[in-house]
Amino acid sequence: MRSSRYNFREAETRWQKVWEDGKVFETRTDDPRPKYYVLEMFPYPSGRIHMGHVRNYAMGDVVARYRRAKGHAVLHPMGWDAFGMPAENAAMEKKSHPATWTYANIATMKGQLKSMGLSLDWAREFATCDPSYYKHQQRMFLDFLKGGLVARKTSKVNWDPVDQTVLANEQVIDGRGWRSGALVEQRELTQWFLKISDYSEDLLSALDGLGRWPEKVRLMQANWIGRSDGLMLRWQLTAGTAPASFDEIEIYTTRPDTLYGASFMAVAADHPIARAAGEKNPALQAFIGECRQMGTSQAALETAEKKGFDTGIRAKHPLDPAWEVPVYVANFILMDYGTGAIFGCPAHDQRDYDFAMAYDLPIKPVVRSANLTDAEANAAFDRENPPTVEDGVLFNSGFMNGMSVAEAKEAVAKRFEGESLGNRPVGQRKVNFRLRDWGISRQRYWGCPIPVIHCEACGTVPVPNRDLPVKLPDDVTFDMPGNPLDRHPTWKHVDCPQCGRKARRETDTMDTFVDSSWYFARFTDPFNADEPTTMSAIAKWLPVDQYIGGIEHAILHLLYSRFFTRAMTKTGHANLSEPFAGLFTQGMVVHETYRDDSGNWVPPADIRIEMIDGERRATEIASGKPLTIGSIEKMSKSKKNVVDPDDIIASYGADCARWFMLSDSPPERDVIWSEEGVQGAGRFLQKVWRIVGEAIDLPDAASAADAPHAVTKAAHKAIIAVSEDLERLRFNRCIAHIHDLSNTLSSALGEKDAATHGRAIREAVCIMVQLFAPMMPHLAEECWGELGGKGLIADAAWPVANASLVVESSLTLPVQINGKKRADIIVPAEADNAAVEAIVRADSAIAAALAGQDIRKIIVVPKRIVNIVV
RNA sequence: GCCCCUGUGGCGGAACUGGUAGACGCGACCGACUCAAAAUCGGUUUCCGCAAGGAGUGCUGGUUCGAUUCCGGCCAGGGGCACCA
Repeated sequence: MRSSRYNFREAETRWQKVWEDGKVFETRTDDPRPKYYVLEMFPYPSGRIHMGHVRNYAMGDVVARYRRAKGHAVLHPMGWDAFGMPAENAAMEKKSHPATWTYANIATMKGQLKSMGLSLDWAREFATCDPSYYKHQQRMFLDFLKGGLVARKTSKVNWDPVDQTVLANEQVIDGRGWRSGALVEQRELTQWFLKISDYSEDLLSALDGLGRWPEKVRLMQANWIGRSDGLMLRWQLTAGTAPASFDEIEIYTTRPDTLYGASFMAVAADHPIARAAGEKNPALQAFIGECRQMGTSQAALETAEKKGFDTGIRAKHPLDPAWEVPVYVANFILMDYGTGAIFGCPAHDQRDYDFAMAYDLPIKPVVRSANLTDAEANAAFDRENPPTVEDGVLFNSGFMNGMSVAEAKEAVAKRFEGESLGNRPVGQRKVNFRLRDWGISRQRYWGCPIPVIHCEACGTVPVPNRDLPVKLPDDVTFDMPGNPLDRHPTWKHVDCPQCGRKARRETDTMDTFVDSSWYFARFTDPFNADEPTTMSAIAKWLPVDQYIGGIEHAILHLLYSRFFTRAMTKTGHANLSEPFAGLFTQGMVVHETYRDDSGNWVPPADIRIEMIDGERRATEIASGKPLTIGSIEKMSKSKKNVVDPDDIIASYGADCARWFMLSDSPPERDVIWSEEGVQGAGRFLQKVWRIVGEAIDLPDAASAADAPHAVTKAAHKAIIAVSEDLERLRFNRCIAHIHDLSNTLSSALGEKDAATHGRAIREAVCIMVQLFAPMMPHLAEECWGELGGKGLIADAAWPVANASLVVESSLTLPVQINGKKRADIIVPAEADNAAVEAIVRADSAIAAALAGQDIRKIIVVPKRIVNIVV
């Protein structure tokens, strides 16, 4: 007996069991159909899934189910990005072992994902903290080491002097450690690096080939890699001003054309000359110390007030040895970029300007706007308010006077290339990249151990393959700060694999970005216990056809994965360079915030919204107290504006949650989760259920008329529209089209002659069910069965539109007069421009609107619009 | 600070490559059904105006027969900035 209301609770678990028992979504590698690899960024097992996951996985599932219906062999796997700091924080706070905590979270979250009814191949599941996964990662690290892709060098970390531990940037708050509150220091450590910078040019130029990536992501990556064409330039130092053994400073500049505007030189606090000068100058030493107390993040460096210290060293201008500029140590110069030294031209660079104003240095303009004379430009120059000149003409610049910026750059480069100092030219052109090598060392427990042994005699020795994986020890404590691996009583003490003497394991673990840089490749054959990848599986499934995840990964994760794929190819673990052919970055899930009168945040589950005098008012259910409705923000625990997917699925069902997630906002933008919205989605579910119920009761009568019934036309138009929008992941538009079709169908069912067109209506209803099946798969299976569909709708082919059913014989064209719409005309579909113009001239309504004005021109845009210019 | 993105009714948004601004949904209001409520169904809903008509896509200037769409300047909000994932 059919219930008048759809019982999602019963139906959803029933269909999930049918899919699971039938192994419907397990992928066979020998499937001969064309492949399609859909992947959503795998989650960090933080405890419970959040609405952002629901959105991400709902989108991926729609793509996967649509491609399956279109006849592809679909690979749609899921796993866990399971190493990372939160597990260690939990270990410290809750006294549970990171592994216990992580695997418990995975179990919970897997259950939650299963309740969403996703078409995932769970047989391929793995967690990156499984030794059976990180074993292969260690193997590849060693192959990279052998292949020259790994370097060991020093870099700076945030050091908490109280907790005696390295802090992540997010653990540094206003320059202080988040737990201890101590002022953070920069400290140099010798660390492992992957040589991503060897691939700078390739990673940059290959962006052009990523046609199915968002333009903005490609732009962000291009800026990140940051190619610049500049000049290395050696400046002689004035004898007696510099520490012994320093007679020059080499700087890097992209604006050698502004050399005549130089007023100072600045070097990084870590520049060798700064260190040397600091040794004899306590005040400078103190300033260098101050620079080191800044945190290591770029944002911290650049937002800090620009400060410098005059070292007393003087450099001779390369174009005029009589001209000397002071050398400063400055807190905004990075040792990692270029040579760690610059010359400052305050008139044409904002940072240099700020610096010059702070230290009262000369500001001389050398590029002027092309429509001024030299004299005018000099007269108009105002030190307090210098003009910004994007591209102009050189002046006050000796031999470069009158040249364009580009000409001057060329001329000055040529000149210095030709001049020698010692055995080297004074200047050399140099392409520089902002991209730095990828430091992967982390002084933490919960990560993949770096499989290297340090031996006093042999140096750094790779762990032999037969000894992999280097497993994390289980017996560790988190009761004190620092790296538990380092203070473990036995773990790090091993014999050197080469000479057999006592040696020490590397106690650093890998950055978790390493784990996520190849998981997509492992998914192609996670069953291979001996090798990280199986080449035939890589060849079959990669690249990922559609990758979906958050925009916050636009740079690091995606760039590292692109590099890692190249590195794997170089070391024989893959055979391609670009892992993701199509990328889609989805927006966040946001929600209103609520606070009580003492300013405490109140979760949405505890409140009630009412309309009072046309205004939305919130009250706390338990206390009845009124609340302030705050701004809409990213769901976060701190503001308590989170809704739990479990609650939503329990009260509305997975289909309803999925449908609402996809319905309103375009997928790349933020979506506002609202109770009203999800209720609306629930009403639509029930409406569909009623439509199907009415349709199956209709007699199976074919339409008498020759012309196809209006519902058939509407259904076939919907097939075209929905398919097109699914291809482009415009789910919100798909849903609008399905709403349209459902409106047409419910009106058709309400009409008196519905019974005489029973077959046409049934067929159209069937099409509607197929169209929403990727989004609401459980409801679709239920309706499909009732409508007499064969087998599972999950296995059914996508409906094919009959193009002849959707052609129109005439069209309505709007007619504008001077760009304002004044009338509509109906023209035959095949009418040419001349015919349309004739109809316009003959139309009485248009003649009236013209009111006797002369027609100067008629613009006819075929099938679009007519504009009359008067 | 630097890089990137976004801005359209009461709200989420639609508008294919410059061609009818507001599809579709939410909310609200009116009506039908009901003893009543829920559910459902029908209608109205950008603003000003009784209407004719006019204005209108963050602000401002420009290009065009025509601009939400292209260009310049500004304002606001968001993402990233290399040890959060």
